[in-house]
Amino acid sequence: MPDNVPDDPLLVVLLGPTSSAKTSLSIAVAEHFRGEIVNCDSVAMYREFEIGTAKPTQAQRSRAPHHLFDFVEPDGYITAGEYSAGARRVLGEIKLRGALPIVVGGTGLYLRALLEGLFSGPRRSEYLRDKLRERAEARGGDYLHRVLTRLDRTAAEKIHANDTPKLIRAIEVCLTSRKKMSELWQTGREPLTGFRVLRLGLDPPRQELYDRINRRAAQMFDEGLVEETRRLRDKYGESAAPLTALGYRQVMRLIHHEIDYSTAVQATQQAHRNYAKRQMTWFRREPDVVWLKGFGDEPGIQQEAVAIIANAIQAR
RNA sequence: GGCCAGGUAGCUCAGGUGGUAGAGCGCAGCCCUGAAAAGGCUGGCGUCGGGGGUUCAACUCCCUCCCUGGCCA
Repeated sequence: MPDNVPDDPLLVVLLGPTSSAKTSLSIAVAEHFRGEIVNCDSVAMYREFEIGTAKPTQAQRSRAPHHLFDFVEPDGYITAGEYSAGARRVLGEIKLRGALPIVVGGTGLYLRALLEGLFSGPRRSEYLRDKLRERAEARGGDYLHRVLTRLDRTAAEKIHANDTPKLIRAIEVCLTSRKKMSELWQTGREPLTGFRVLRLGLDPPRQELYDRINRRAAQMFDEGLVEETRRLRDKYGESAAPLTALGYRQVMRLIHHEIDYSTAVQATQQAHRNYAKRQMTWFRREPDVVWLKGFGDEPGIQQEAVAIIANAIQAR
């Protein structure tokens, strides 16, 4: 954890599961404190993916400066490391302007990369990844895990044999850096400095959250999620990264005639609910979160948030 | 009304020469160091449709009733 100097300006982090109305709260807070919003939802960073990402509307964006939305090409990709570097740069600029930075989002890994940093490992290698995936396909089962055990037993013990993406990353790190990943972990992280961090978390009642998720996911279909997906698929190809994201992935199955329309809607609702649950698990172990037991668009919750932030600003 | 199929976990379904049951999904908890809206791990859950009979023992065999679907009248 960064030791924040009392004189450092405040950084507000708004976290919570999908559909907890983080956007609404972020704008209320930004208007109240002359804040600037910094996105921390991975898929909202991609251009042209609109309906399925629930980005802030133009009307909402006109009420406060918004950063790190729509800056990745639809057929490109962003990683946690790149996000962390980009967000730190933006935070520095906001600091110079004397505004209140408000990081808003639900992508736990990106948030951790921003606040606590990552270990200094190598970038990803598409070539190596393709090759590893290919071999894993051919040699089956625990091939990747066996490879990692040979390269780095300590890391292999921490990663389950079925967890393919993490195994691939670990092997990639070992091979391209010529060091063990578990040794690189020892080198530590580089946490964000120069801010006093205040984490506010939204934690609405589970069932109400699920109800909202169900409604919002269905609404995305009403608003043309299928058409948007089809257009992006035609324009950028099936391998565009966000086509595997919530909603888009299910619509792709619909487009491929693997499932029908109502199944696609239900599967999307389900995927969002599962995601919300995983987010809560992640955020529960985030340090020093002040939890707000409701949705971010409730006046009472917004007042509570404003009071907590005002208090934190005073407390320097 | 007759014939057939079926009634087993919240849902979809598997199973058993008689020894009180499983899988996927859901749900819950958890993990996470550059694809993370990804990926993975763990765990509850059952009067096996009701009643009766046979048996040391019935979810399994027999009788009966109820319910659902299909076909025939």
